[in-house]
Order: sequence, then structure tokens, then C-alpha cells
Amino acid sequence: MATRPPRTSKSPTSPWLTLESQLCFALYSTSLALTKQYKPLLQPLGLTYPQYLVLLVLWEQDALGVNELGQRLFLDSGTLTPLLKRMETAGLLTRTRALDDERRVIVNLAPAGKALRLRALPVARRIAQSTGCDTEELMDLTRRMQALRSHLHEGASLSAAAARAN
Amino acid sequence: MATRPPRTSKSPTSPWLTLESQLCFALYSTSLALTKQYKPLLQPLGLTYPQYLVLLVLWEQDALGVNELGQRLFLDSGTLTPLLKRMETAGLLTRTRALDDERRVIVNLAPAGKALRLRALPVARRIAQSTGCDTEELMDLTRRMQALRSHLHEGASLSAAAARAN
DNA sequence: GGATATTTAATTGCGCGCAATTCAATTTTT
DNA sequence: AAAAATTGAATTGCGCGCAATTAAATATCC
Repeated sequence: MATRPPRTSKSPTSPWLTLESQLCFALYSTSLALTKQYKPLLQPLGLTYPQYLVLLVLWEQDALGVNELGQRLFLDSGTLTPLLKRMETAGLLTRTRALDDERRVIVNLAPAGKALRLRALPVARRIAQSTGCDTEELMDLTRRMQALRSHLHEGASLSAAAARAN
Repeated sequence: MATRPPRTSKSPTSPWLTLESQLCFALYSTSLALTKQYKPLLQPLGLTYPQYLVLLVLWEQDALGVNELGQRLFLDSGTLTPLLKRMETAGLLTRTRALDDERRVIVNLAPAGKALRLRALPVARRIAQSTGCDTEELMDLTRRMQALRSHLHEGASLSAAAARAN
């Protein structure tokens, strides 16, 4: 059998195992940088970025269950429950058990939560400006990120289904 | 050229304040989804994703200070110090004060940390496969994320310099 | 050379993310 | 209808991220 050419380069740093060449790190660090841009804009509203996301969902559709909220945000109850409790304490929303199914907790916007929408409206635009991208670039990147996310979730649910069939 | 929708929509949900239309959420949720893909691959190595990132840096260049590590990863000592302590406890690296400047802490790979590199080599490739993107798409997305990140950091350092001149 | 300023890492406190478990309510099975 | 399985939220525990503060070492200024 012939000697195989070494797949792993003999240089101490294989080019495919560098930090900067990896999409995941680029995504990770850029996502953190972008979230950091929100902080000074959301701080006056008393919001964190994930709390702002919850409001974005509720402004689109109120009276959602924790699970429906989680499906839209790709977060689970372990993250959402304490977060929603903080927002309830802040008077932004209410959490009430559903009458017909007492397992479900329905999240409703409180008046303060509805009122925040007006003050939050400029935030998205200002963030878009701070990216320095034009609208087309923003929409293109967004679409491609969504496609990548869908593909990853697909694969995850497939392997979960495979693990279920044992 | 299509007519543009009115800039100030009176509809209850302005199209530009929806969750799914925002780049930041697409980035945020996709980054979390991608990091989650690493977990089953890194778990056998006893690593979390940020710890894997630290090793990626050290495999490229050993004996870095905490600040240099932080500059490459865009993380600060508040995140890195406890993380590095855990990795030191796990025997992956050592933390020693620099002789010439006792403020600096030098991080060196321990033998176990160097040895992990071989087992970690396949991880990046398997992640790249799970994205379902071809190499060209991966490189393109990576470059554009890096460009966006640079732009955001630029703006941040500018406003920091402005705040400094008061 | 001594006071002041700067740099560097560590610490503290808080809010996520998420795996794993628990518990109650509901649905399905038998 | 009783038992078993499933569902939905809450809880626990741990590891980040990061702002703010602290403390020590070094550099700078006079």
C-alpha cells in the first residue's frame, strides 16, 4: 500500500484549524459585538437584548404561551421563565395560567410593555445604521443566516428523532 | 422600480420592527445554533466552546498574556480569568506571572493541552459539513462577518475615544 | 526620588443559555 | 375508569459575557 500524503499539514498550524478562518468564531464574535451595540440604546428603556426580543415577539402577537415564545426565539423555559419573571416584576407583562389547560402560562403585554414600543421603534434603525451596511446587504446576510439556522435546526431535529428511535 | 412601502406605517406591526427581519436576531440565533452543534463534539474532549477557542489561539501561538488572548477572542479578563482557571485545573494549561512584569500572566499550553490538538482536528471539518454550505459560501460569510465585526469595533472605539475627551 | 497616572489581572454581581431534573396537568392506552 | 405516557413550565446547576470595582505593579511626571 502506497504511503498516503499527509492530510494534516506538517506546519505547526494547519490552515483549517485557525481561529480566524472559522465561520463559527466570526459569527460568535460578531453577534456579541452587535448585541453590545444595543446595550446603550436599550439601557434607557430598562431592557436587556433578550428582553427586547421578547417584546418584539409580543408586539407582533400578544398572549402567547411560553412554549410559543420559545419556538419563535429558539429559547427554552430554562431561559425564558426567569427572564419573563423579571419582566413581570418590571411591570412590562403578566403571566397567567390558561383556564382550559393549567399547564400553559400565557404571557400578556402590560400597558407599560405596550407603551415601550414607541420608544423602541428607533432602535432597530439606529442599529442598522451602525452596521455600515446598505439595506440590500443587510437583507442578504439576514436571509443567509436564516437559511443556515434552518439547516442546523433540521439536522438537530433529525438526530434527535434518530436518538428517539432506540 | 417597485413602490416602496410608506416609511411610517400605521399598521400595528411595522415591517421593520419584526423579529425575523432583523439581522441581529438572525445572527444571534444562528450563532447559538452553531455553538450547540459543537457541544457533542467537544464534550468528549472535556471542552466548552469558548475553551476550544482559547486552545485554537494557543495552538497558533503559545505563551500569550491574558490581554493578548483577549484581543484575539474579543473577550476581557472578567470572562477569561475564571475560564483559564478551569482549564488550568483540568491540566490543559499553566498560568504564570511574567518575571519582567509581574502584572502580566502568561498562559502556556500544558502537555495535555497540546495533545488535545490531534483529537480536535476533525471537529472543524465536521462542523463545516453540518452547515451544509460549500467552501466558497463558508468563506464568503466568514469574510463578511469579519468585515461587519471590524466596522462595529471601529465605531465602538471611536465613541470610546470621544467619551475619553471630556 | 517621590507623587501621580496608567496598565494588568482579578473580583463581584447580574443576566442569560442550556442540560437535566422535577412536578403537575393532560392525554392516551388498556 | 385506572394506569401509563406525554406535555408544559419551573427549578437547579454550571459556564459564560460583561460592566464595574479593586489591588498591585509599572510607567510617567515634576
